[in-house]
Amino acid sequence: MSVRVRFAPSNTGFLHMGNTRTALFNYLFARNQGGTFVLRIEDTDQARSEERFADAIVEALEWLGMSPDEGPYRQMDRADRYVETVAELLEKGAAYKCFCTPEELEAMREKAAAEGRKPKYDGTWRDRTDHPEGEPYVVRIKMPQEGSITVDDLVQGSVTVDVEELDDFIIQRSDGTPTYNFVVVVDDVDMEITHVIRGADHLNNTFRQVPVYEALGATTPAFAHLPLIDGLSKRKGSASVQDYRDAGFLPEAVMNYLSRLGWSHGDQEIFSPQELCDLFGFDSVGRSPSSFDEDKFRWVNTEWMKRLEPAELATRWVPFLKNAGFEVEVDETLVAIVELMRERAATLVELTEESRYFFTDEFEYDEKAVKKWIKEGGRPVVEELIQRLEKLDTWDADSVGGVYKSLGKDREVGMAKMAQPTRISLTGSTSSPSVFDLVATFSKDEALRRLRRGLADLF
RNA sequence: GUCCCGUUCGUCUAGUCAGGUCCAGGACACCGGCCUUUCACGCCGGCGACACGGGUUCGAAUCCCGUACGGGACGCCA
Repeated sequence: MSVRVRFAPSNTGFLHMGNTRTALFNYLFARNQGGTFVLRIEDTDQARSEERFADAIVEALEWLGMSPDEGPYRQMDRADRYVETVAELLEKGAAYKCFCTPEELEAMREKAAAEGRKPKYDGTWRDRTDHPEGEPYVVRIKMPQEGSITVDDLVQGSVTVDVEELDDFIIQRSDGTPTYNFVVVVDDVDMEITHVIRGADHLNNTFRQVPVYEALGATTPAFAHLPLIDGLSKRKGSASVQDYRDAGFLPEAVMNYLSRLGWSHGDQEIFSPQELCDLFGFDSVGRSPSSFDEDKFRWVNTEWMKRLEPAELATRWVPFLKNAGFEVEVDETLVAIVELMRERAATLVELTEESRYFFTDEFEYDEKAVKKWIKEGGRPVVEELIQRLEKLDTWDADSVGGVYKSLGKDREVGMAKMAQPTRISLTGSTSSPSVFDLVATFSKDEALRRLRRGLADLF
C-alpha cells in the first residue's frame, strides 16, 4: 500500500514555524516514500476559523515548494459524512447519547480535582435508556473499560496508557457538530491516511482515537509524534512563514533549518530540499524538544544565499529592491552586484540595505570615515586617479586594479590612501567590497561622476 | 493533582537501539589570531555539556531503578 500522509492545520491563524516543521516532515516522508502529501484544513472551529488563513496556508506551502498533492480538503464540506457516521455508531451501540449539562460536567471535574483524581466523565449515560424527550444531548463514544492501549509510535516508541485514564469523550456536540478527536479519525480513514505525522501534543489524543478507529471498523495508521519546538513565542518563530519570507529568508533555508529541529544526519548541517527528501526518515528523528534559534536560522540562510545561482538569487531579490523603491530588472549588472554582495548579507533584506549605494547616489558621507581618510594632502592623488581612470578603455576589475596599482607605485602611496577615499566617494562609507570590483561594477560614467563629486564635496 | 514524554556545550545536535575506539565529535553564537585596500567572507585556535543519586558490569553518555527539572495532555478547542 502506498504511503499517504496529511498535514491538517486549522485555519485559525497564519502558518507559523512549528506547524511548518510538521508540514515539512509530512512532505519529506511522502517524498521519501514516493507517497502522497494531502492537505486538509480543519475549519470546524466556527468561532475562530477565517478564510484568509486557509488561503495564507496554501500560499505559504506553495512558496516553500511543498504544495500538497491532494487537497486542500475542507472539513466543513464533509459535515454530512460526520453526522451519518455518528448515527452509525449510535446504531451499533458504539456510542451513546449523554444528557448531562455543561454545568453538571463542570461540577464533576471540580469534584474530581478536589479529590485529587483525574477529571473525567463518569459514564452516567453510558447504559441508561431513560432518555428525556426533547432535551439537548451530546454523543459520546464508548471507550474500552478495561485493559490498556498501546501505540507503537515511529518516533516515541511503544507507549502504553491504561484505559482508566480515558473517558467516554464527546464526538458530537449538542448543536450537532462533531468534535476534533472524532472527525480527525473519520477523515484519516476516509482519506486512507497511512501515517499520521503530527506534534507530540497529540500523543495523548491518540489513545482516544484508537478506539474510534476500532468502532469504525478501520485499521489504525502508523503514528509519528514529533517533539515540540520550545519558545515559539512572538519573537521567535511564531512569526509566520510569510513574515520570514518578507524578512528576506529563502525557502531552501526555511526547509533546511526546520528539518534540523528534531532530525539530523550525522554532522551535516546544510541540506538541499532534494537531499532532505532522499535522506529523511523517522529513525533519525529525536524525541526531545528543541528550540528555535534565530541566529542559527540566519546562518543557514547565509549559506543558501551563497549557494543559489547568482541569477536565481537576483530574481528573488528584485521584489525586495522594488519594495525599497528601486525599480530594476535582472540584468548583467544586477547579477554582478549579487555576486559581489551576497556573502555580506544574511537575508535579502540585508542585501538590499548593504547594496543601496548601487541604486542611488543619495547617501550621507560617514563622518568618521571622512575624518580618518580625507586629508588635504591626499587630493592630488585622487585627482590623478580620476585622470587615469578616464583614459581607461576596458572597464573591468583587472583594468581598474591596474590603474590603482600603477598609480600607487608611481606616486609611492599605499593602497588605502586611494581605496578609502574611493569607497567614501562611491558608497559614503569605507565598508564595501574590493575597490577594484566596486569601481568596475559601476558604469565608468557613474564611477567617475561620484569620484568627482567626492572630490568636490570632501576635500 | 493524575497520566504521558523528555533531559549531551548558551542553542541545534553526533554518539545511546548492538556498553569499551568518547577525559565526548560537529554546527550556530561568543572570544582571540591570520588573511587584507576597509567591511564582510574564508582559515586557524579558544571557551563550553553526558541533570542528580543508586544499581548492573572488569568497564556506562550508552542498560536498570529512583529523584529533580522541563514539556505535553486531561474542553460541547483543534
